[in-house]
Amino acid sequence: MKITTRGRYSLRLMIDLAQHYQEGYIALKDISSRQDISKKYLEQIVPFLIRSNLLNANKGHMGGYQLTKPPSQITVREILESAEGSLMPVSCMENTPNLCEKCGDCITLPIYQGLYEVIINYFDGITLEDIINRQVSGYDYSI
Amino acid sequence: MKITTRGRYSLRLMIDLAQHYQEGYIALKDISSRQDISKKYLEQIVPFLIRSNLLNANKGHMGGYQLTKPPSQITVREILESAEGSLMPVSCMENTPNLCEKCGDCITLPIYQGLYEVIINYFDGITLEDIINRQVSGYDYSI
DNA sequence: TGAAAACCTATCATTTTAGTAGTATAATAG
DNA sequence: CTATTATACTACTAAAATGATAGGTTTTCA
Repeated sequence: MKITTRGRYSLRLMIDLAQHYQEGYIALKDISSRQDISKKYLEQIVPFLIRSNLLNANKGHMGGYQLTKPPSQITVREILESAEGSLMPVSCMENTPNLCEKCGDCITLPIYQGLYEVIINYFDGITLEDIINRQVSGYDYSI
Repeated sequence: MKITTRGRYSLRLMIDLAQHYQEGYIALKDISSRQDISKKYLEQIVPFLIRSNLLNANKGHMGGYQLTKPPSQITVREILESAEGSLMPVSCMENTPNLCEKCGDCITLPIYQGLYEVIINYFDGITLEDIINRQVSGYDYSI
């Protein structure tokens, strides 16, 4: 039940880009130094966020990355789902329909489905804008 | 963000014991065949549950395992926390106080703390009795 | 045309996960 | 008192995931 480094780094990368939204394309080099994350590792993370249409990329001189939408329209759910593949707590839930032949009788599956709902509901409620604003307001999530 | 096999098997083992509560000590052999989980693997899981005081063990002939408390007093949180070590979504939260020197300024930590609250709150609300009763009632968790 | 940036692919060490196997120890029935 | 049944303990292993590093290619723009 741990969020992987890929998920955590993706979130920090996206927050960094949100903090520099409106400044045009931001180079990975800058994010890397600000966030103290290996640029090479960030390079591997970025394609996931691009595939999910959360980032635009620009090659060449003065290139870099930019959010595709304003920070108020990007949720933590989108970011983590894109980086982690899915937020489902058990892998049998990842196939629709569920391929496990026992899934109809499974006594534990509904527990995991309920957990998934709770997690998704929580992450859906937090946008990049919320995160940046909280720095000032000190508002606490989930209370 | 996946629950490990150890956690999932622990839950099934505990549910099985709850279903046979009041029948005295239940041998791992029986749980193994009912749940179709390797007995040898269950043997390795059981010590975690014993350490957390969720199970009593009895050696020798007619021995086996038994819940230490009635199913209504054992929550999914206790079981999974015992099997998984902790349910905290990032490992820096596992030390009290947090040893990360940046934790005071960390912009993402409150998000993970909120997630933890949400998860704990959900699992605290489900007992083994609830799970068994749901088989009959069809009640859905978390709605 | 050259510098700066993203893009792509391969490799690797470490850790975790999931499981097998064998032996030791304890308790009870007969 | 001994055979049986069960837990307890320890070691080992294969496979996968994780977290990274490294090097070369392509694109863009000044």
